[in-house]
Amino acid sequence: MTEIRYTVMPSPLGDIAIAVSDAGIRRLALPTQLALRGFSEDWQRDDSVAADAIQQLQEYFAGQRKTFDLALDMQGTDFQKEVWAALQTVPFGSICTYGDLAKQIGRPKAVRALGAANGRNPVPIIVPCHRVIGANGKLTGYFGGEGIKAELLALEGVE
Amino acid sequence: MTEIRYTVMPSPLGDIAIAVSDAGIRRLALPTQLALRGFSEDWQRDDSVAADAIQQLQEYFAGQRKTFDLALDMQGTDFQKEVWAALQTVPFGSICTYGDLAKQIGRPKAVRALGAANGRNPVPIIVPCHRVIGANGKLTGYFGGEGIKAELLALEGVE
DNA sequence: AGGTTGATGTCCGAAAACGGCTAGTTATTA
DNA sequence: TAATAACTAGCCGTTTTCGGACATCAACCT
Repeated sequence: MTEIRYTVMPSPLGDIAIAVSDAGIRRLALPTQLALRGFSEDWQRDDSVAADAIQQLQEYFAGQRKTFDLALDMQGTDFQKEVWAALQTVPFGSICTYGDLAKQIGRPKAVRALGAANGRNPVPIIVPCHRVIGANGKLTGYFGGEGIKAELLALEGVE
Repeated sequence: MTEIRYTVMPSPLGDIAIAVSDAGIRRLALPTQLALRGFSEDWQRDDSVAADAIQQLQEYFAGQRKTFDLALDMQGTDFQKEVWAALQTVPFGSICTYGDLAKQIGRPKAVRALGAANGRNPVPIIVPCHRVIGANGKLTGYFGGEGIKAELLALEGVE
């Protein structure tokens, strides 16, 4: 078990917290989640950490970056990892539906399960769960609040 | 999480395995349990380890030692730790019932729970769960087999 | 004597509930 | 009439809940 450290960075959306292990980014918390799950409980703050992630996120918010190149260390079940991997194939500025992704991982009927896995994405923004919307065109939810989901999509030029 | 290493020693009962962490003895497996739980899965063999425990056990089996003086690192719930601590107050050569111990830890009615906790003792012999028997005088069980429980008690001079 | 019952902490398996869904059917509107 | 909204019933991985089974024993009944 490696030590987990985290730091906090400002952003247009508010303060964002980033937690890392030896292997990579373990979790990223949006403003609305800051006080939740783990942060400042077992984990300790260390602002010397995740400098590359902060850099890339700043570029992303400035509109100067479309893809991330960072080591991730996401924890989850096999199914969740599969879903999160599929998420990373959705490119900047484009969107897809939960059903599309379900087909992509070869389980066209596991749509709701996929939605649940999506909602547990431990590293939002970098793993772009905000690019998945309902088949009817509605956003349908985001743990950071739908407002933030909309802001992210607007930033990427999606209407 | 500290690395776990284990070694194996011969005894009159058969081969005994001892696993240790930085903090002390984590687990001791009797012959019947050797292949079980954890041994040789995540843990790795290292025969340079637990020399003091081996020494003391040899003296015990030779009838030359009545108490152990070793660092233990037993993992369990609060209740279990309480039970295991109580176990260590039962001296060599004497026995008590499950009910006696339940009273001793201040929960006279948690007799079955105590039995279950007893059965999960990760360091038998050194923590003398074999000295606890049923109120009716029967041995009532031992994870290493009742035969071994009987042998241990015989070694300690209990009839 | 022999059988039944209740109290207790933990584990384990089974079953049920719960989602960031969807496609299909019916009701409601202009 | 045609677009929209409001229900419905399947779908499936995960989480939560629940019910036994245990290294027991005293008290109470037959």
